[in-house]
Amino acid sequence: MTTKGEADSALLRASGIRATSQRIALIAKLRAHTAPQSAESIARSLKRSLDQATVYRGLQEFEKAGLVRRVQLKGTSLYEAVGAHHHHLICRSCGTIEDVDVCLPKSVSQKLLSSSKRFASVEDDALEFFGTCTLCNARS
Amino acid sequence: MTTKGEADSALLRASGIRATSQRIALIAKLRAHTAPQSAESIARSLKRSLDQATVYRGLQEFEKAGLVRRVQLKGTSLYEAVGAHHHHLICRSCGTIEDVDVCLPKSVSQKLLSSSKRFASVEDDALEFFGTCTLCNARS
DNA sequence: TTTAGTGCAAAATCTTTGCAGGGTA
DNA sequence: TACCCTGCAAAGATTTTGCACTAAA
Repeated sequence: MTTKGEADSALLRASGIRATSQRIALIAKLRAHTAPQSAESIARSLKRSLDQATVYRGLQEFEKAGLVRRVQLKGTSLYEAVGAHHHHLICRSCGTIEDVDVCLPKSVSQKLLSSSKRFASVEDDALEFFGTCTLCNARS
Repeated sequence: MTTKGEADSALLRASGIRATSQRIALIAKLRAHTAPQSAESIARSLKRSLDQATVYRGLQEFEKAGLVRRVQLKGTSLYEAVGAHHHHLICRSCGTIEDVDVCLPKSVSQKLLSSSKRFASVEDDALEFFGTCTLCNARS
């Protein structure tokens, strides 16, 4: 996995973040899964190499640098590597999260800005859908 | 404010919740503001009459009953009385939240369901927009 | 060498829970 | 009266911070 590690390390440096072994492990972990992960599960799975505080500090750095996006669901923060802009579909019963790539029509945010008196610009949007997954649907 | 208190109390009873003075104060507080409020600020402003645990328990009850909606932003949960379905526009700089009433086109959630293999139904959606308010824009 | 990142431990938040007493239906 | 709700206090969970030390640039 040397090549992969080097790619991650280059990514970090390109964002002005020092490529320490801890941060490389962290960004690798984030990029290895498409689903958002909790700080706690990341810290747990990397416990050998990373302190909990290091995980939180790293996630904050990454978020500021735009490498990682923070999603708030189920009472905690979940983090995911930033790739293509996408949204989430969450099962209300079991919490499963699926990435979805539907996009908001541009007309929506344009309409939004013209109807707001107090905002100068709209830069981003977060959209989550809540529903029931097929497994939970079958169980009930 | 007797009439108002009675309206709130009727609302609670209609939802199968006992109309105690604490819960009436709580729902009144929620309905008095359109912007989402934190449990902490509610507890603080009602400190004379409500314990913190009571606030949290009440908010959970209300949420279960569909009277209140929980929004997760800025690391904590915010609560707002359920009125017309709407979304939020949040200033990245100062955190101001404005309600917006743009709606997702139906086509979006339809497209969503047909593209997902693992979900049986989609019942709700939460949409937040992030941008910069005019005040913060002027300051920078 | 200089500056930023790390681990450890403690603290600060935010939220939930157990229990005994009090109010509502 | 029976049951639910409340306050108080303590526990849990999540996230942040201080500080001395280590490693990257």
